[in-house]
Amino acid sequence: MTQNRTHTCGELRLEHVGQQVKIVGWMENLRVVGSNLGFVVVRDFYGTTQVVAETEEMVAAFKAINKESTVSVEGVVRERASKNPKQPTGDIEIVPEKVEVLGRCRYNELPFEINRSRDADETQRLKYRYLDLRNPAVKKNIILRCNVVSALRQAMTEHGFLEITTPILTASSPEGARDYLVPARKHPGKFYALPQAPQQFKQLLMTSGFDRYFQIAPCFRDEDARGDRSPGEFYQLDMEMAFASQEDVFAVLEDVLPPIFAKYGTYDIASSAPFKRIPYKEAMETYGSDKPDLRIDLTVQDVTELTRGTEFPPFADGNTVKAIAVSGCELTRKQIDKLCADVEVQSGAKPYWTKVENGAFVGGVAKFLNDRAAALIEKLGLADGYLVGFAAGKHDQAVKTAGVLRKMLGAAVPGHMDKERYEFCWIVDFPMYEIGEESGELEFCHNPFSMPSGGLEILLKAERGEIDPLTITADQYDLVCNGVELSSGAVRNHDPEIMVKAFEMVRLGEEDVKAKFPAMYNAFCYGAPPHAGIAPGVDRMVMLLAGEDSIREVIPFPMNKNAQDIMMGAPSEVTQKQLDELHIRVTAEE
RNA sequence: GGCCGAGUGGUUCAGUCGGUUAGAACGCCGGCCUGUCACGCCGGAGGUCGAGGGUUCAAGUCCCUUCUCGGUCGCCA
Repeated sequence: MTQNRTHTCGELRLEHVGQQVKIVGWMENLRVVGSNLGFVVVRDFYGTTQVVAETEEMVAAFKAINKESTVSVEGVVRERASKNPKQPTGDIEIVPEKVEVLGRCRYNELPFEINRSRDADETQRLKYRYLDLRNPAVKKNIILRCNVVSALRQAMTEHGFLEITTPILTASSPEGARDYLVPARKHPGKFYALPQAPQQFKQLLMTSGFDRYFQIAPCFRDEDARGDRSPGEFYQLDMEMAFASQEDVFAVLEDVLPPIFAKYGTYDIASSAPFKRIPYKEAMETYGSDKPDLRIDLTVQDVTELTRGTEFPPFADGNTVKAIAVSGCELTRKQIDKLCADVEVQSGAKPYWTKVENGAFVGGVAKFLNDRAAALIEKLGLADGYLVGFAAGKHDQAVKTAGVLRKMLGAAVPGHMDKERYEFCWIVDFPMYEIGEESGELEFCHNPFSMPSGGLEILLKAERGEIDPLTITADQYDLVCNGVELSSGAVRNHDPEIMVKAFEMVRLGEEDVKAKFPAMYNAFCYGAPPHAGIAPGVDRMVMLLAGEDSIREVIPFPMNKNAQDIMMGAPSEVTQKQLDELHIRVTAEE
């Protein structure tokens, strides 16, 4: 077959007029305007080109081809009699001499129309993802992803990082998310696990003397999906630096990310270095979230003292009450109720509100508050036209509700959110320990790899009872952009002595450290460099850059919410022979 | 696992208080059309209303059960 093209469907212009050309692509559309006039749109990766059929035979020939068949068209480029300024190739068309079907589309009806696939049912889209991806509007996110990954690689390499791949088949790790397990044929009853992250490997690389490591790393976690969290697998820009501090890690990402966000993002403004640093505790109190959207200018204030003694049960003693003051609010009663209902869905608790008119509260919970209007107005800096949102309940719930309320109000009330930008911040000083909800005892708050701020000394102080272990923070940090948690990272605990001590705080010991992280613990006993790292989520970054709300829009072949690949039929049953070889017996009931 | 929403021709949706033959747009098929570009005009085919049960003279519509999908919470060191 002679399908070598001379040009792509996106490149022909007036300058090519008169040339003999050959294009190949998918027959996107046929517009028949008369018995011997018709217009064919041929689409390839690069664009579309119009082919004009001017004879009865040619019109009939195209009518016989189902749309979305692949074709080759040979002919001469001509200036159009009526140009289309909306299309890059709208000045020209091809007068075909030879048309060949390269791959016949056997169906004259498709599961959805290619150019409107984004409106189709998502299950249909995922089942026919190869058709969905023909839609340029869908394809563009995958191209964006490719460009972003390429730019990240280049930037990391320029910063002296080596890309090193780490094993996909590894050992199950005792902490964190559920592992995906792979049965080991040669070792009956034993399993590999797919890595939740290359965490231990990258720390071992540091111990081996690689100074700066990175990897676009596939990570596997068997946890439930979310709009911004793909089930099963995802990618991280995983990085680690030896002899490095928190500031060294910050400096690299503050240098690498903003130019890429500004260049490839929906918005062309990104925070410049240094990003704002917000202690965890302050973030929770001021924004009601450890991933605040800094594009919103609203803040949360504590009004527990001022609302004490009201008749309103949610403001009762023992509860915390948070308030958010929003100027210039013209939302209707109905809109406010809708917003409050949305907040309740996301936060699990109902928010309350009132408005300020003529120096007094009107509407919502106004009647419970007007006996202390003056104090609240002063504290919150209120004036006429303000809406005040309240979140009340046990401290953590009130904080969380306030955080969701802040986000919703910022988006809903004009003038409080400068949307067209990427606003980064670091959340720092995470607590090292917390009281476990189930155990009621001290537990690691995040991960046990992090270095406690103050090192061995602070742990010894806590052990001697001189300080509350709950006040110990870790050299751990999150990178947040526009309310999306992009990444967690930390200065690692590279000292076996401090590691054991950190574990002793939660009633574990050296044996536990050895048992849980044998390679890392042993390696650190041979002289490890202080090191720090981070791992921003690639899928989430691309999602932010593409301006998408669903992570599935930036993944070439996404799974559905239930971790199924509808197109491939995964997961699937396997043959008894396979199971026998793996020494596996399935006990699941039908 | 909890809560919320959705499921109606190939696709996206409408369907009132339960009441006649379940509508529309796009797509598909046929016809007309010599400059279309979301082409236009005329005609046509295409539906177990997710499944099962119930209430009723009568169910797409009301009730119960169940399945599927999405959102959200739990979960995600």
